[in-house]
Amino acid sequence: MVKGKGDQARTEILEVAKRLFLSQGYGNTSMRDIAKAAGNRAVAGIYNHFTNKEELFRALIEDFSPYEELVMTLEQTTGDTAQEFLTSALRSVLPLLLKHFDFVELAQIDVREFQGRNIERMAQSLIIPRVLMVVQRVMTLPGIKPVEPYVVMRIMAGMVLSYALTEYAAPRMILAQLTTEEWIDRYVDFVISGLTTDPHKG
Amino acid sequence: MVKGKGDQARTEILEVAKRLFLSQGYGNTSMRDIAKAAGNRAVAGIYNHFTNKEELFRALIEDFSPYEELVMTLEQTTGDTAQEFLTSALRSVLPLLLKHFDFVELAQIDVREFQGRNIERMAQSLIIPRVLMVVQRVMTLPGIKPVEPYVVMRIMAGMVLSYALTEYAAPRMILAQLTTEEWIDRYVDFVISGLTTDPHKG
DNA sequence: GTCTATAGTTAGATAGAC
DNA sequence: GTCTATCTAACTATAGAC
Repeated sequence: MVKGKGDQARTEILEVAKRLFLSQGYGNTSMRDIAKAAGNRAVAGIYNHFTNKEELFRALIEDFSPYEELVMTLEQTTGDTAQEFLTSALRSVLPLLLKHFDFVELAQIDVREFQGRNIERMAQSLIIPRVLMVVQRVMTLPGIKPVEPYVVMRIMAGMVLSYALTEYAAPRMILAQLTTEEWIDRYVDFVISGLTTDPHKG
Repeated sequence: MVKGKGDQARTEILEVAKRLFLSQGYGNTSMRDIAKAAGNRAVAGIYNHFTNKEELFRALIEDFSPYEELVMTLEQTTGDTAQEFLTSALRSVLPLLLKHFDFVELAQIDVREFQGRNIERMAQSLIIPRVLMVVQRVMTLPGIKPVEPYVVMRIMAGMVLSYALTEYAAPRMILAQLTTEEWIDRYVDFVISGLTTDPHKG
């Protein structure tokens, strides 16, 4: 997807569509709504850029996916021990996911409206293979537990996802008594050593 | 919500609506679809039981919520140490959430279509207060780390949620090379002691 | 590539007989 | 409380002038 110069309209339509889909839901947002909110355009104009509503959503998923930034950040993470690596990885990835939480929400829509087809394709071909390579590297570091690589991958993916979901989706349920940095510290500590202390020590 | 005897139709409508909402999406499921799939009923019949489509969904959330079973299970969990308590809690709660994953999906729809209004109300009044009581109890057990109670709550809630989401939503992305019991063992171990080993030991 | 106008369909919801 | 029939409004998508 190389960005040309003539697609200013396309970009505006996508931005508006994303905003409306996320705030009102996919089904509650009509092509009229989008056209109207995107500079009072004619509905027909949208169809010059996207063949139909579903294709518009597909383009949204592809254009706004932060997967390259996320995967590259992971790949560039270093550390001499598992502790160092995991700390460094979480400190860079967790804020990234918050920054791109829009995309997490788009992914949820994809799951509910299109059975996750678009997300699954992207994950299978572009994300999982590269993440697995990183995990393989982590498994060679001193300090990592002797568990299966895909266990590390699932748990880490789940941690990151649940951090983002609970940060955004439940802001008023649990009072946010800590700053973002403090929360990340707690998550880092948890991933490294769990919720309990060694009983033989104290 | 005491179940009377005359609401057989109501129950059938709810079951069908749930199935269609989850498989096709809320917006893609019409009242006609529901009426047809529920024994070829007339559309008007649905409106004898629910004032409109949104109320039908609200009833779905309330009737199918497994919150009582979940919270009671948590409340009845015991353990002399934090390790024992967390192990026991996860071993009972994780399978429960898989069993009621339908409801997790309904909650996702609520978030996307109704800004999570119905779920939030239920969580605030019926779930969080009782869960916090349980967490307070856990904080008195030997072996628990000296962290804030709401940190424990958020992390545990996130773990359980991400376990369910990755179990159901990503079944073909990560090959399921372990049995359910083996996966739960990995999660228990992770929650108790994290992903790394103490470097001072070896 | 953008507009006006509209085709063609389907949606949520209701009226009124039984 | 269930049916048939229907209203009204909204939807996606397109035709055709400019």
